Amino acid sequence: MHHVREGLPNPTQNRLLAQIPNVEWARWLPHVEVVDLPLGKVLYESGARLGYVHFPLDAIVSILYVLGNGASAEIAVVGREGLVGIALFMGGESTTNRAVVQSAGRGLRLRANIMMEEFNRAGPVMHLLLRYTQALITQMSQTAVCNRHHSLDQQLCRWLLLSLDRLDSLELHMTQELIASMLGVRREGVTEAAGTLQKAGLIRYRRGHITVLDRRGLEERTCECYRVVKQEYDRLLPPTIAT
Amino acid sequence: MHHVREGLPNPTQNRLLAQIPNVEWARWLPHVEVVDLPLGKVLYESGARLGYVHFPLDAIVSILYVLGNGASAEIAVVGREGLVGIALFMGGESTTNRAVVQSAGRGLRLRANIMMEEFNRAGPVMHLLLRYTQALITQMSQTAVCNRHHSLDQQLCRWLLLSLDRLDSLELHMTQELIASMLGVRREGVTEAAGTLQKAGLIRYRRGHITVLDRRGLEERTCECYRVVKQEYDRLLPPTIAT
DNA sequence: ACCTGTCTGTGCGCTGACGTACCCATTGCG
DNA sequence: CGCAATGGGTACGTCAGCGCACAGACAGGT
Repeated sequence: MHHVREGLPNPTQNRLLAQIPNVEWARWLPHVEVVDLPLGKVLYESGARLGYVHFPLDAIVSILYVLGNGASAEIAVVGREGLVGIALFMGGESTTNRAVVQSAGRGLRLRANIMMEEFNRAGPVMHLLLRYTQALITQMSQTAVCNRHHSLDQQLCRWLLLSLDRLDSLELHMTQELIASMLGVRREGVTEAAGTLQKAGLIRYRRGHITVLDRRGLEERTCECYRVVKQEYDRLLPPTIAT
Repeated sequence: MHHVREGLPNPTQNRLLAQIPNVEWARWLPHVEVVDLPLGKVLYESGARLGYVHFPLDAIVSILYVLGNGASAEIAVVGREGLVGIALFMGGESTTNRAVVQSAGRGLRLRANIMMEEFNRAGPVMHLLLRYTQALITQMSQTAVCNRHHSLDQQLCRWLLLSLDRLDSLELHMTQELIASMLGVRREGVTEAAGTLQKAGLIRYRRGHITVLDRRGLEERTCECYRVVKQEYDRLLPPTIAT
């Protein structure tokens, strides 16, 4: 039950790993494991010491905060552009949030101590990770603002786009219930918003499957938050491949 | 007009600086300036390259995000427990947000290149700064959640407490207008919420001056967000003095 | 002492999202 | 094949916060 798969870990599927110099990568390779990340799997729990960092390949992970009364809200999304578990090298060893797989797929994982060792070399890898953290911070701030000022419709668009960017297909499987808990809103609210989008011909909905029909349309309908965050990711972590 | 004051910079007023080893501090000293931070002063602008980092002594600085339509929201507060300008060493050199002085006072500032030099030594100072960043991240996430789920009343309490923690007095001078723009709500909303608190005997209000009468009462009325963040700050940056 | 500009209090009507309750459709399993 | 279980649609009333508009109230300068 380790969800560990055989096969050659392919770092280029993850935008961060793709930028790690070969020397470093060679050092990691013996310690890297490919793992299955099924829907709902918790990568770390609030307050728990982190054992691994995960680099999603085609999975998407939600960073959620769960309140005392059970209500929750997503504060960031991590997919193939990033890594789950920054608290490790930031020095806290734990966070007040929780990481849950939101779209099943695979990822690479690395033991905490190996990651720390690498980080503490204070070389290019460290700077890459810090730049990524900076991008993540931008995403979190933007989420805060978006929660305050934008309508559910716009936030749903933004959320769909965030997911889309981290997948290869135009189809997500996602129940409205799940989306609602990510966005921290009622399920009925999502039903309504999704209904609107469907009527507008932007998406098609079928019991747990959303197909995006008009990506451009979603981009027009969403708030500036999506664009701002995306630009910042591109600025901080240029999608070009380094060696 | 440099707002530079003479006098010996006293690092122990700032919780971060207080933890910096003497050797490092000696290295900085020639470059440290004491500056006045008047209400409304912008320490950095969205997208601008950072020239300095600031360590507030008794001033409070708001990290704000301003939307295209002019609406804004505070995503974090920095006072004597921290530093303004983390984007510098995180590698971005700029951020999508803005730092504005929310409560006048003084601070120490350090040129960007000196800060970078120190950070790149990858010693205890770097780790301290990263731990601080981690605490700041917690604050930002919590803000996101709070914006989603909690009432204006609760948020106002939280905001007052955050300010209180960063001051020595029980009196803030702050117009409701200003508070509203920080919280990203209407001014009238603040009037109402503040009125409630005043009727409950928790604060007293007088044209730009708020006096907190019952701190305990505020703590009882606010949401868990305040406590969570405070605990995380204490965990990551223990208030004890290092040498 | 005035007067002007800055703060604060109040009163609308409006709307987006909430809580609750209930029903229908689909799907997968036995 | 049929029956749960799960996912999605609809329909209330309620309420917090918005936008707008205006009135009083308190400075602080000249």
